[in-house]
Amino acid sequence: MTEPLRDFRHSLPMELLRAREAAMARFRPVLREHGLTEQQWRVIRVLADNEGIDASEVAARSYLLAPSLTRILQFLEKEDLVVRTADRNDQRRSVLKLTRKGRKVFDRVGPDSEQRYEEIEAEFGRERLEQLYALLADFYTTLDSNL
Amino acid sequence: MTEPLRDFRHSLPMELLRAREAAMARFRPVLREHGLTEQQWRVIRVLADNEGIDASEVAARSYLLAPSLTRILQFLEKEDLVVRTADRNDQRRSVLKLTRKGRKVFDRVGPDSEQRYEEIEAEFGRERLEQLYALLADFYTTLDSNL
DNA sequence: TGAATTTATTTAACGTGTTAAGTATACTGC
DNA sequence: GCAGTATACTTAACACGTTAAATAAATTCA
Repeated sequence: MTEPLRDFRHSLPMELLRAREAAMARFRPVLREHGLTEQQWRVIRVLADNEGIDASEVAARSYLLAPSLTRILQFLEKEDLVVRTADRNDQRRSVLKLTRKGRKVFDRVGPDSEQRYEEIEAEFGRERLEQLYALLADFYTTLDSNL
Repeated sequence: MTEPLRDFRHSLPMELLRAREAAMARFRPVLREHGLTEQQWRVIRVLADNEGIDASEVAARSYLLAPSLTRILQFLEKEDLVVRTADRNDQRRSVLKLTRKGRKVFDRVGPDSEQRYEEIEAEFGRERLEQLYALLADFYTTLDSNL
C-alpha cells in the first residue's frame, strides 16, 4: 500500500502544460499554413525586432537552447529566411538578420497570429489574462531567484 | 517598417513555458537520479494509481500522445518496470500494470518529488499557488470548450 | 456472413529538448 | 607571447512532440 501522490489536477507542471497546449492549439494552425514550427517562428519574431544580434542573443530572447537554435538556423538559412555573417570583431560570433523573404514571412504571419491572440483575450477576458501573466511572471521569478 | 508584435513578456505560450521550466528545474534532478524522464515518471505515476488500465487510458491520464506512449512503454517494459498483457475481450487493447520493481521505483521517487513540491509551495506561497491552479484550469477549460 | 468502417496501437519521418563533448576563436595573466 | 582558461557555437546521442500512414482486431449493417 502506497500513499497516492497529489493528483494531476494539482501537478503544476501538468497544469502548465495543459494551459500551454490549449493556447498553442490556437496558434499552430496559423504557423502550419506558413510551413513554420513554433520555434522557427519564435526566431523569426526575435530577428524582426532585433536585427543584427548574434546567436546567443537570439537564443536568450527566443528561449531556445543553443543546440536547438543551431538546427533551426540551419533550416532558416536553407529556406533563405535568415542570413548569417561572421562578426568582424569576434569570429566566433554569427550576426543574424532576416532576408527580404524572411521579413515578408514575418509580415504575413504576424497579423494572423495577433488575431488569434485577440480571440483568446476575448474568450478568457483581458483582466484574467493580465492576472495570469502577473502570477506566471511572479512564479518563475520566485523560483529562478531561489536557484 | 513593420509593427512590432506584442513583446515576449506578453506572449502567453512563452510565459507558460518559462513557468513550467522553472517548476521542472526542481523536479528534473530527482528524476535524473533515478534515471527517469519526466514522461516516463508520468506513466509510472498513473499506473501506480490505476492498475490494469489500457494504453489509451494511460495516454489520456498522463497527457501523452499515443506515439510517445508507445515508445515510453517499450522502454519501461525493457527496464522491467511495467508489464503488458492483451485484454481477453479485446485483443487490440494492452492491459498495463507496474511490476514489483516498478512499484519500488514509484515508492522511492514519489516522496522525493513530493518534497520538491512542498518547497515550491513554501517559496511561492500556498494561496498564490491555489490561485494559479484555478486560473490555469479556468484558462484551458475556456479555450478547450470553445474548440 | 462478409464488406466496409471504426477503434487501438504501432511505425515512420522530421523537428525540438536535453546533456555532454567537441571545435575554434578570444581573453588573461605571467 | 604563450599556456591556460573562457566563450560562442556545433555535433552527437537519445528521448519526446507532432502528423500521417500502417496494421490488426472489433463492430456495423446490408
